[in-house]
Amino acid sequence: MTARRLQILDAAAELLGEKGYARTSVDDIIERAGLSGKSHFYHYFKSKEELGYEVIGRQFDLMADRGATVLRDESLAPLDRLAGFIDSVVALQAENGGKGGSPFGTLSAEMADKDERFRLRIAQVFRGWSAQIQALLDEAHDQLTDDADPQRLARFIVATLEGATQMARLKRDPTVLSGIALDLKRFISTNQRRTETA
Amino acid sequence: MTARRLQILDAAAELLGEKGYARTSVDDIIERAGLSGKSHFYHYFKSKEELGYEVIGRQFDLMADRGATVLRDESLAPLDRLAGFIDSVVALQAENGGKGGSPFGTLSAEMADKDERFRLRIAQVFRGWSAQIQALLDEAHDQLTDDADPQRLARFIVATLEGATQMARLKRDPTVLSGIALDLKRFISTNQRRTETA
DNA sequence: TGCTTTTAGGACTCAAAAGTCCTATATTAT
DNA sequence: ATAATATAGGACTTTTGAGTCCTAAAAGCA
Repeated sequence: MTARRLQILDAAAELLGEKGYARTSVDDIIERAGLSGKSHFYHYFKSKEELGYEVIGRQFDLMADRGATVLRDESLAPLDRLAGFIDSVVALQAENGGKGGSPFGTLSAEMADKDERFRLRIAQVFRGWSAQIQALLDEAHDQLTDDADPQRLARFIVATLEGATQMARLKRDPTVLSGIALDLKRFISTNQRRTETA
Repeated sequence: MTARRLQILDAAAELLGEKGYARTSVDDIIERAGLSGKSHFYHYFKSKEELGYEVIGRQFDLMADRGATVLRDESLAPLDRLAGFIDSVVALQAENGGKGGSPFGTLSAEMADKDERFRLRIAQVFRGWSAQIQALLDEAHDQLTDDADPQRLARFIVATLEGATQMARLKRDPTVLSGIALDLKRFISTNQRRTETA
């Protein structure tokens, strides 16, 4: 029923990740999705903009799922989960070989200014990640130093990962990302109090 | 002689910062720059692409200057200069009220995939910043712990600032940036050895 | 003053890309 | 079987935006 719709959504997600929103034409999407005739596309989506909006939403769910899997793995201690999450971001980037990366980084920067609706949606994604990380840090509260503010720290982690992803794309060098991830984990550990460990 | 040219360049820098490259038309630039007639524009620039390339170059010089002023202020200790630099990035963002921000964040994400030439230019800008910070960290080498790798650290700082700037834009909330800047400075201080201070 | 070059402007061409119309083939239900 | 509906496709219209052509007014120079 909606198989074709999903096909279009997938094709669009790929293309938007590769080339960005503005430089991806509806015809490109149609070709990649393997359908011909533009009205066919417009049968499923009201407009290109509507499609973009949906792609972002889906990407959000995808990334959130991916994050949640690691961040809520009850078998690990909170801070180990966080380290695992950071590693998974590095791995994801490496998978895509830098090119494309998370279809998120590019999109967010490009579309946020285009439309208030887009901006809010993207901000919501960021908020979702920060919130998950923050919850985790709250959970690990007694293992953290007193001056470690979970909300601020969570934002810091998200911002650093985002910036690092973008930098890695730009340099076409995945080792950049892993280097930054290393320092990020080091930073987190400096917010741990020594006492509890021993 | 080139007054008009500069006028166009300035107008373009503004617009590209606000709306990005793809969504800024040559006509927009012409209007903002206060000239009429497209050929007039093409008298000064070979193409829109050429203009974009120049704007990036100029923005680089601008940011580099701004950075260099703080980062090479001999009257301050290296690590204090670094803190000052971070503060100046926060201040710059606050000035522009989030909107627009450095015309750099948006541009880099959008244009990097457009053209290899753009990508390299932008990567060069990032490299420039990292290099300046790295030089500073090298200078402060004896005040740093042994496991602090200047190059890696410099990249970390640049990536975090870039990610933070983007996040602040997205949330339209400058306090996000200052919070992250605070943690960033805290992080840097954890790479300082205690001994020298006393 | 007359000649050349720079600066300026309007009207146009051309290409790309968003979106519509109208027709055809499956699919399903009665 | 047939009417109704979902799926598919091609050809068209319209808009937008990059880039060109051709003319006019200043500004320097002889």
